[in-house]
Amino acid sequence: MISTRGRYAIRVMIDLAAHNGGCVPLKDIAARQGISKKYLEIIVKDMVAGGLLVGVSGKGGGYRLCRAPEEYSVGEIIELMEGPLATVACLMDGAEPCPRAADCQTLPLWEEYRRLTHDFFYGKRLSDLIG
Amino acid sequence: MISTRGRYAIRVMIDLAAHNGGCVPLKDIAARQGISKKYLEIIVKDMVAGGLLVGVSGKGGGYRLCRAPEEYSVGEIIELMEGPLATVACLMDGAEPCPRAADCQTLPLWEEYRRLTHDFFYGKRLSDLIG
DNA sequence: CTATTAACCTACTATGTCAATAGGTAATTT
DNA sequence: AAATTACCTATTGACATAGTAGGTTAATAG
Repeated sequence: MISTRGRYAIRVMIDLAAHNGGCVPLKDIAARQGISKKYLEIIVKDMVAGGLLVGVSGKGGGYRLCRAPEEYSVGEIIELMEGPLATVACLMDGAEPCPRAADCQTLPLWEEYRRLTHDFFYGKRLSDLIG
Repeated sequence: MISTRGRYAIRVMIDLAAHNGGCVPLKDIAARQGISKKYLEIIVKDMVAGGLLVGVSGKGGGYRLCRAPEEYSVGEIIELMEGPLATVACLMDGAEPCPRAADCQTLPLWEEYRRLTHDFFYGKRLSDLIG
């Protein structure tokens, strides 16, 4: 289940995309979206660290996209905020390989589902969510 | 992300399907699958309550499927154990409708993903996981 | 009838995540 | 200098996850 971190992040991206290129203060985004500004700060901080946005301090500052909306996939936003799009623990990157993997009868199911999910979200672009 | 409740439940179902129709004690399933028997008890209890299995007490007892493997969809097993296959809170049954739903620009994305997930898991049958 | 097997039941716990809140500091512009 | 805004650390309450512990009931084999 996708949590508020990922969902709010996408809404911030859409909000920024609507104000094309300009700096938008978080206060305005929070008000428009009806989300706690303090909570958004945490989320947006990670978005900056992850290279989705840039932040500009001081009067007239705010946040803005650093690419065109077509250049963002929804999948990369979700994975940055929520971690890998893995449906089960044994498919996580860096997880210790399950000793039963070789003859696990459920693993192919989870792999197929992961592929489906991955393709779905990486196929969607931020620009697809606008208008 | 699908938790052990759903994953273990599916493994129990597969294990039972392999021992066709006969009663299988939980102890044996736990040993074969390498899962704590005590923890499985909790899971299996809900599976009985949800109509996936029947339990037979006493010597020679155990659990068995109450339908043919083709008659179980993976989706119903998962939804019984994990709750509705909803990707976001605002799509849960019984959730108070979001006041922003009417012009939410992300809702169609979540609905499409839910449909994809639902169709995938309800299209899979228990019998598809065997062999 | 008794011992054994196995399901069934209630309760508890450690750990972690989620969704925030609180209060401050640093940077930039007017 | 004042105002605005991003940026930072820490804490909290509620809840879910993945179990553990110990007991009771039901049914069968000998």
